[in-house]
Amino acid sequence: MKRIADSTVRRLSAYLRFLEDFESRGLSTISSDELARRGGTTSAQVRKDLSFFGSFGKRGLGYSVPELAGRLREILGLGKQWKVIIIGAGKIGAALAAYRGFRQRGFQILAAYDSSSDKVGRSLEGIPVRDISQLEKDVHRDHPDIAVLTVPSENAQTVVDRVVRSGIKAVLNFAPTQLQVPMDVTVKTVNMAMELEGLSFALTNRD
Amino acid sequence: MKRIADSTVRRLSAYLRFLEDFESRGLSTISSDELARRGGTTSAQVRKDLSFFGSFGKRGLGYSVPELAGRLREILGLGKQWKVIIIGAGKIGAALAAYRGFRQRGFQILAAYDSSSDKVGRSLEGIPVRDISQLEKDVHRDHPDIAVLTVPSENAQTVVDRVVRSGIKAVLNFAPTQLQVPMDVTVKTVNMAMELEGLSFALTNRD
DNA sequence: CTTAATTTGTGAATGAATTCACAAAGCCTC
DNA sequence: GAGGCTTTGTGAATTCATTCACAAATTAAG
Repeated sequence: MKRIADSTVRRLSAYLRFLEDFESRGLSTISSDELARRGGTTSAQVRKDLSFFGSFGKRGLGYSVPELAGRLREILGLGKQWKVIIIGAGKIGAALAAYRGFRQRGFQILAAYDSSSDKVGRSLEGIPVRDISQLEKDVHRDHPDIAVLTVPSENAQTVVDRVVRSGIKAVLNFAPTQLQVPMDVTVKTVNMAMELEGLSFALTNRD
Repeated sequence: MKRIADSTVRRLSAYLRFLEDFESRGLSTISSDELARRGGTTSAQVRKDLSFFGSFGKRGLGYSVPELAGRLREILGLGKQWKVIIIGAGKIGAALAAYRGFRQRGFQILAAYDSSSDKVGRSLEGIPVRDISQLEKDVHRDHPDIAVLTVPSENAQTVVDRVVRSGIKAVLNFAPTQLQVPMDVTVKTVNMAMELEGLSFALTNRD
């Protein structure tokens, strides 16, 4: 299959959200133009994005909301339950453990890991906090698909190395640092510092 | 000035982080090639990114670490102290209030806002939690530059409308929703659901 | 001072993503 | 079932971003 751009996948994700909204309001069809308006893009962009995966619409009518939603879930791999572990049980780790968006989309949080003895053994929103030393053993047993990293920057590379060695192929990184991983591992980084600096730049360089 | 791409600004932000690391280790010069290696890009990309703003290097030698760091801070607008308010004092709001990265980069958190009476009046890591009804009055008095939104999706558009009407021109949005704002307002959205779906897609569509 | 070795800065070339534009297909009304 | 109205799907055109490639500048060594 032709390589799909990251930006395309992000938009598909956004379209799915709008479709679910439409679905809950009982609407049965939607045009690329309406979808575009909601997503801040153009109708040609919507159609092009979808065309990479097939043709799901009816000319003159638009797309069936439930059908397109289903197709998008399939494309994005949301049919399956993905198993997630959180590494780092600090404030951000705790906020993520409580985040309902995970479960809603079929991401099941198995456990959180930390090295601090006053966190290990307790629970975070019903999720057990285990000692980081158990990581490899647990991964071997439970085969989580995704590791979420909420550890300090200075430990992030060391931790991701362990995660990769244990066989996990997808990482969501919250440390404001660039991680080096093998090609077959996918890392997405959420970098708040970078976003803030983007705002600072925008505020500074306005016309 | 020529419009600068978002991706360029993000890279500048990354370069600054590496430079600060180099600076703390006492190194005085760096080449575009070293900077590129650390940032997972190419030396031509580094030089092109910088060339939009001037020429800061010395041929045959490279860049002075402190000088380039200073220039980048200036370009990114990090000389100034930006005033920030957080709207939504839930788990994510609390985690952000505690996040040291804000202060380190000169982002000063003035206050948090919430509508729930059991949060209002208390404090979050030393930051006062005020009633959302005071928002407009406070903005009028304190002139915050940036609003960070950590409210539920269903309220996000209503809240951002109030924020925009009160005169704030920069918003960091944590709600997994697309916000509509006037052209002179900059919004950056951090969407964890979208990142997770990107990972799900990558895991599903591997070769 | 001359030659070899670096490394920047930048036009030109290439590659990637978005937008245009229009034929083809379906619905609706009379 | 003909004509008008919509809306998709997609090559072609365009715009935007990255990479190439090399002259110009600087250092270092003899």
